[in-house]
Amino acid sequence: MKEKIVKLLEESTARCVTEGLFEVKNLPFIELEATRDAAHGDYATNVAMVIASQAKKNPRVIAQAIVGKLIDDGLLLNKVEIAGPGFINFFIREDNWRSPLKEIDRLKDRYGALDFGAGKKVQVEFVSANPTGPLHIGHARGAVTGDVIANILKASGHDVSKEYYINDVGNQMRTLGRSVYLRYLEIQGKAIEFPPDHYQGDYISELAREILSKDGDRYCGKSEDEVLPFFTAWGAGSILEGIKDDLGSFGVFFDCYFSEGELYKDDGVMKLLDRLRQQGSVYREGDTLWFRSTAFGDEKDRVVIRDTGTPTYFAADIAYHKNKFDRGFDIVIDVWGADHHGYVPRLKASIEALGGNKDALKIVLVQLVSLLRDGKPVAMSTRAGEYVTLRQVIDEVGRDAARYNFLMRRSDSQLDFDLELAKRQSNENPVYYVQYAHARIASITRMAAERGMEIPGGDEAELALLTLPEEIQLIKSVIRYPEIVEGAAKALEPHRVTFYLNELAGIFHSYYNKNRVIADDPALSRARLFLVNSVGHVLRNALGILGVSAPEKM
RNA sequence: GGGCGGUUAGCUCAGUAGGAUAGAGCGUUGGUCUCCGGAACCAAAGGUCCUGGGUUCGAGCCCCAGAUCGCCCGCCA
Repeated sequence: MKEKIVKLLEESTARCVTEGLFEVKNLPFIELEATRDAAHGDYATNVAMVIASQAKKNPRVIAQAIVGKLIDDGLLLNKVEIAGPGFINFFIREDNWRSPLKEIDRLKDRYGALDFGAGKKVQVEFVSANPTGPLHIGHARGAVTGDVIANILKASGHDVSKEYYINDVGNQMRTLGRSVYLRYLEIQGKAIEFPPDHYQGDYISELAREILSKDGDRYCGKSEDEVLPFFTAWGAGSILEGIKDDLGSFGVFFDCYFSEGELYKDDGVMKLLDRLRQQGSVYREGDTLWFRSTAFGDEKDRVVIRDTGTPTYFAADIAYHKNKFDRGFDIVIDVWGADHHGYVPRLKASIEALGGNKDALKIVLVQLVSLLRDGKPVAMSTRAGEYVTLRQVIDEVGRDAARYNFLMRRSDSQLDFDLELAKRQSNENPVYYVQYAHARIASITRMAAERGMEIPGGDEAELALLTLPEEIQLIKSVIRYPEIVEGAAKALEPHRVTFYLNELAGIFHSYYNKNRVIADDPALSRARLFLVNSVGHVLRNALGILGVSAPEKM
């Protein structure tokens, strides 16, 4: 609908220019927005005012010219008005709203699937928590955000791969292995001193017990250097399996788990740094190697090889992102905790230094979550091993409510997650509001079937019978869905889908309360069944993108 | 000290490329139940869009200065 009017406007303005009614250097992007106030029609454009400043003419005169050259051979419009300082308001002929409904019925679960991303390979990397402990609630928001961004991009035609980066190299891994090893000794009654900077959680002791019951005391009496690699590898592997299980319960699945260790094979990282050094982007100072990120807009240069000879995390990350682009991704999206924002310039700098396009890397920052219970903060301390795990959240509030709650804010705004509120099945909890709308529609369909009424196909339903203002409003809302998907995909903003769902469910509930779908008039009932069934499709498709179930009954 | 993000109704937050009279949910108050599912609906009250300048036909949105809150500023990851 929107595109059709934009097209009319483009043709009309072009005609005005050719006929010399006004002059513009280059035609502006035509902005057409759905009006808030019905008195202003269905859509409005400010294009006349935008042109006016260029053409140095009165905007209303410009508007007059554009309207005069409009050719609406498709009988789309009922009325066109010029209003206020120079808005052009479009009133759509009512029957034009109804036919797009048939599209929903025809496409069903594919309605809202777009193709503007066709041919583009996209990678979304998210979670990527170190395998040193179970996922906690902070990871949960990133997990949902990344997952839903991937779904949205898929829905808009992109070829999407979801990836989890495993930091299995470095100090933290060694600390993990040592933590397990010390607990292993401790269980056997050996005197140990457990350092405060080691992992304190109970799961460490559990891992140690598993090893003991599996392998007995065979690791005792050997040097740390000898046994630590085993404890590290076994611990990390075991924890990663747990992470995968938890993510699975949360409805999050990855296409690829990428190990940091991969990057070091065949001296990969060193070779890459040599290459950068040859082109002058990396330089040596004493025993330290620096990346010249200031040459690409960063505040200061960054160390890539310490004076101890070991590479930094950043060194591996340069190689990792090069690897991503080498794998043929056109767009690479990283979902990060907002506390990493300072890291963005240096990473983009590294892409530029390697001759890549820094805009092909998009960073989505996810703000931290404060966990509440009945409005009171829940104490969380990673060091003490005291935190609410993702597993506990799923078990307590359920997957649907948890996911939906994380999607109710834009990802870069802080979020309070209240455990009691999230599991409360009341009107304070919007998940159920939307799911209830879907269950209601399913219920209507069941009732209709009991009375021997089938949902009509698009050609059978007499859509012209849908004349009530609230019916037109419902239709307008439901056919807007593809625009929502498109906007969410371009902005990488999952919350737009959530807000849309709340609005659509609201309009439906209101309609339902005021009017009977299964009425006395069979033809009208069929038309309304068709409408309501379309709403059901859209609710289901949108909930599907969020990874939230659409129940038939509640 | 520097940087990033925020500040919109009592609370939690939207506000789509700078558009017309700034929205939603919750909460509050008052209504709707002979009827397809009341986890619903209807209505009302509620605003210095942090402050002060600027840009223009027009600013919650853009620019400058300030206030305030959070985060970051490691050869940790």
